[in-house]
Parts: sequence; structure tokens; C-alpha cells
Amino acid sequence: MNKKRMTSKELAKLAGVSSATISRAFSPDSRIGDATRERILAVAREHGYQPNAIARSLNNQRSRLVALVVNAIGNPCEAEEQQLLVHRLQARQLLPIILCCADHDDRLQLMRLASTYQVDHVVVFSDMVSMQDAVDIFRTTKPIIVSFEPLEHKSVSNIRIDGSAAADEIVDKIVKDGKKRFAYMTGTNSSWIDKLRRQWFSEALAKRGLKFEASAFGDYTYDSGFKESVMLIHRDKVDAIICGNDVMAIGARDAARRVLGKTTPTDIAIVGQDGIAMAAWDCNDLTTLSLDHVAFIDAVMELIERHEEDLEGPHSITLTCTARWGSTA
Amino acid sequence: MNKKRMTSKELAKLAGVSSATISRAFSPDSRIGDATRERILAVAREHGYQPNAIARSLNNQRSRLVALVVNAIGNPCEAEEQQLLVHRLQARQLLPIILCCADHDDRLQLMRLASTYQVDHVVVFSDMVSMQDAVDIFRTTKPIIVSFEPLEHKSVSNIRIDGSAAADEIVDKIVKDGKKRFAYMTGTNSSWIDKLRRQWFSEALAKRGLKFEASAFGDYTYDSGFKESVMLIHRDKVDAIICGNDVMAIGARDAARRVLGKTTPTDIAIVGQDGIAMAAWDCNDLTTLSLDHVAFIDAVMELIERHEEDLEGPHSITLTCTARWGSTA
DNA sequence: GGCATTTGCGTAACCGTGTACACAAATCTT
DNA sequence: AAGATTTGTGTACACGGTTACGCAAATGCC
Repeated sequence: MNKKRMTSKELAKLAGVSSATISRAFSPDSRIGDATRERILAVAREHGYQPNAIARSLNNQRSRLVALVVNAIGNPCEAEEQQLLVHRLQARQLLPIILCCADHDDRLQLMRLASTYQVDHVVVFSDMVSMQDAVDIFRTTKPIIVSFEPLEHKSVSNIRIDGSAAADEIVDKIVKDGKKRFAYMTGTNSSWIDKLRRQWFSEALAKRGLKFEASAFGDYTYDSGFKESVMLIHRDKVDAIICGNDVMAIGARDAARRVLGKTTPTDIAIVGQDGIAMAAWDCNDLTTLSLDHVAFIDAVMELIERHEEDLEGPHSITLTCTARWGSTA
Repeated sequence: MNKKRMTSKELAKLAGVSSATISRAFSPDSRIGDATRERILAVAREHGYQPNAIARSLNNQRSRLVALVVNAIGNPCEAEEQQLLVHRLQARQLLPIILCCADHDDRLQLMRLASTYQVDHVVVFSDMVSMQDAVDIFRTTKPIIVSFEPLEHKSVSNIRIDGSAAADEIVDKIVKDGKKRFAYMTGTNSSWIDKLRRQWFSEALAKRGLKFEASAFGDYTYDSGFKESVMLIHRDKVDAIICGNDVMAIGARDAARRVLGKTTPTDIAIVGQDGIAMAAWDCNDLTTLSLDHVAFIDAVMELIERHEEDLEGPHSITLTCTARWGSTA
């Protein structure tokens, strides 16, 4: 059967010291003789002892756990950032706990559960939970929330994303190509991030005396992009579709090409958002409003580090998007 | 500033009871009067009290944390399973800690770190860590390991995957189409799962007096699939490529079509493995050796539940793959 | 109504570490 | 060499909950 884990007291007996000295041997800067430390670490290695992080967390008031609130794991538009962030956290000996909102009926209860684990930080990637809810739930614990929602809140650090310049650039090119009837395909009907993105393009259109002639409501998936764009092209006769993310844009491109026999960018312009790696694949070659993932995660880590060092007050960082050109617009 | 979290003693004072009674109010079946419990829960709600999971874990010897050892998060071939599993774990109030091996230089140290958190279960998806290492590191704690490595081990439950029948079916079709020169493109050079998959196809070929005429070494990415297949087709004149996963197969298909002007399945047959959703997209339409993700995660949860109920002994479950037909073979 | 049993709750001892405090030994002053 | 300081270690308690134990009150039984 599985052996029980050894405690510091047991190891203390084996090494002929007190359990306090064991603890000191594992704390980098504490008053302990070099010889004693060496001996203890040797005995510990021999018996496979390692301090219990749960007990340490209880005492320290620091769990070294980080809650990542995400929509889904499989979704490519978030996955690249998640991967980068997890990597960076691990490098700092922080362990990520994933909270997956997508198909969990009670997201708030899920966050409450995570909050009982005394996580040190919370990163909210998901736009399915409101910042206010996150603040309420994690209010009692030390963490700050790294959120992208552009709402001001006194105890929340956040990252602003500005894509208006890139959207303007993209619209400019499409209009110069002679397109006139634009449509916007959203990923969720209630998401503030989707609203924000739409707004960048709306403003770029308005500047040129244009507006969105039609809208479609997808769910960020390839299938929804495929299906909705058939409607947009067939019924609304649009010749430019701005999609809420890259995956829907790929679906839209496939629909335009395969079902309706259109080619991009000649007959129709299709634009994605996110700038995922897959968008640059030869078979996709998508024009997309892209955010530099590395810069993004750098910003998140910057906020986390500030919080680790107990620098007071909420901080805010703004990032700008760029246009990434493919053959679809 | 952030308030400190309320403790059971503080709540006890507010409710006029002892801290033990607070604890009882939160344990479903313990000797406590209905009226008292109601009153305590009301006061707790009012003040936002929730028991500290870290302290509870220390006492219980049960953390309700599960370590998921994965290669990467973004990689679509694992992502769908990860998403499903996280969802199922959350439904059981278990929180997943992600250990991402891909670009972490010291995977073993990462696992040791996680083991100090007294995780209840460990699920090893990654083929970058050997089962023996996982067993050694998590030996002292209660968890079992759910691994797919077909190695027998007295303290490890595992899931076997058998794709030999499906591989046979696929090879049969390709050979009947007149193809003669097969190549295998592996994703990692040292992975047992890749060896296993290759073996299924090798045996199917051997049965027909054939063998792999060439090999390529990719890294599970689109780019490597693209690049390596150019070599295979150009240098080795193969007319059938079996890829270690779907993403490389899509890369190979693009290379064959765009760079070399070949069409599938007429000129060349290309086969993926995993059966990810993207493989079925209209633009891909890949023939792939596919594993039912839902059945797979059902099996993982089955093992976890058996372990939660302390059913002794390692368990083993075998799943079989099926062929999913597209236009590439 | 007397006795056995059950119910409801407080007391105190844990779970495994970290650390303030105390104190002896070693080292540094001049 | 006597006092001041530093160093190394043990003792005891805290972190926030759970639970075995004990005991009074309430309930059951004939």
C-alpha cells in the first residue's frame, strides 16, 4: 500500500534535531549552521522527505496557487495565452488551478470553491464572468484580479487592449478594395470584449461614412462561423465580414469558398481577431486583428509580480493590437 | 485594503456557539440541531464566511486537488480531452492543477512541487514523463496515476488504447487504392505512445507484405508536418503518409497540395491520428485513426472514482480506436 | 417515574509547518 | 579576561479547521 508521507518531526528524530531545525534547513535564509543544514538535506533526500505545502500554506498565509478563470481549454483563441502563462507561472514556482467556465452551470460557485483554497492571485481570462462577481468572491482573500474588462475598480489591476488603430488600417484596405456592405459576426451576445472589438470597427467605418449592414451571432466555433456566414452572404448580400475570432473567420472563409463559390479577397473580405498560430497556416492565411501573445502574457506577469511584492494599489497596462495580413482581406 | 478572511472562531463568536459547531454546520452528516445549523449558515452567508480549504485539507488528509500532467495546453490533440476532464472534475468539486511539461526544463522537479500539495489523484496525459518517474515522485502520497503507458505496475491504474483494428482497416483501403510506398511521420522520437501507434500500422503493413519505406521526425506541429512531408514525397517518393497526429497530417496535406501539386487521395494518401474536431472541418476533411474522447474521459473518471472510494488495487481499462474517413485516404 | 439511550454542543487535542522567544555556546570587543 | 554581541538550536504556540471524548438535556421505554 502507499506509504504515508514523512513529517518533519519524524525526520527530526532521524537527524537528531528538533522539527524547527528541519524547517530552517528548508528556508533559504534562516539562522542555521551549514553543517547541520547539509546533514539534514542529506537525510531528507535519502528518505524522500519534502515539506508539506498545504501545512506551509496554512502557516504562511501564502499558497503559491493561482486561479486561472478561462472560458475553455480547447479553444485555440485562448489556448496560446494559457500555455504561455502556465509556463511563466511554473518558472516562478506558482501552480495554476484551472477554472473552466464554458460548460459549468454555476460559474460563481466554482469561483467560490477556488477562493476557499486561498489562491494568491486570480487571472480572469474569461468574459463569461463579470469583474464585479470576481471582486465580490475574491474580496476576502489577498489576490488581485487581472482582468481585461475596461471597468475601473479600486482593488483590481487590469490590462486594456486597444485595437482601434489596427481596425482602422484593416477597414481602410477593404474599403479601398471597393467593398461596401460590412457585417459583424459576434461570438457571444453578452460579452464586453466582443462589444469592444465591434466598436473599434464601427468607429473605423463611421469615419468613412459606413456602418455595419448586418450582424450574426455565433459562438466562437468553426461551425457557427460557417453557418452564420452563409446567411450573411446569401440573405444580406454583404461583401465584408468581420468575425469575433479567428476560428469563426476560418469557418466563414470555408463557407464562402465551398458553399457559395466566392474567392477572397476578390469577391468578399473576411477578417478574424486574435492572431492565433493556426490563422497563419498555409491553408488558412487569414487577415486578422492580432494581439502579441508574448507581450500580453508579459503584462500579466508584470501585474502578478507587482502583487507578489506587495506594491499597493491597482495597476493598469494598455496594449495595442496590430493588423496581420493574409489573403482573405 | 483587502479584508482578511473570517475564521470559524470569529464566526462562532458572532453566532454564539463554539468553533466545533461551526465545523459541524458545514459537514453534511454530523450531529447538530437543525435550528442551530440554519442559524449558523445564515450568519455565515451574511458575513461571507466559507471554511478554509487549506486548513481542512491539512486535517482531512484530502486536498481535493488533482494534478494533470500534460504536454501542452494549446495543442489541439490533447486539448479536447483536457477540456472534458476538467469539466468532469469540477462537477465533482475536484480542482485541477495543470503541470505543463512541454517547455519546462525540469519536469521532475515540477512534479515534485505538485506532490507537496498532497494532490488526491494524478492523471498523466503527457508522454514526456515516464511512468516510473511519476510513481517514484507520487509514491509517498495517496494518489494513483492514470497513465496510458502499457507498462504493468502494481500501484498504477491505467488506460490501454488499442488501434490495431482501425489501423488495419485504414491500411486495407489505401493498399486497395494502389498505394505501395508508405512513410511514418513521428511526433517525438522517444515517446512510447508514438511507438505504439507506429506499431499498429507496421503490423497492418506486414500482414500484406509491406513495410514503411521511410520515416520522418516531426514535433506534432503543423509546420513540422508541412516541412517533413515535402522531404518524404520529394526524396523518398512515398505515396502514403501516416502521421503521428492530426495537426501534422494537415500540414502534410497542405504541403502535398500547395507545394507539390498533388491531390488526395488520388496521388497520395495522408492519415492523421487523434480524431480532433478540427480534422473534420470542411477545409481539412481528414482521414484519421480516432479515439472517442468522451469514452476516454469516462474511463479516466471511472478510475478516479474507484480511487475516491478506496477500492484497492490498480485497475486497467482498454479502449479501441475507430477509423474516421475523410477525403485524404 | 426510573432508567437507558439518543441528541446537541463545548473542550481539547490534533493535522504539519513556520517562527518569536529563550538560552547556551561561540565569537568579538578593548 | 570580563562583558557585549553573534550564532545555533530547542520549546511553545500559531495557522484554521476536524473530531474523539465528555457531559447535560431531551427523548425513549415499560
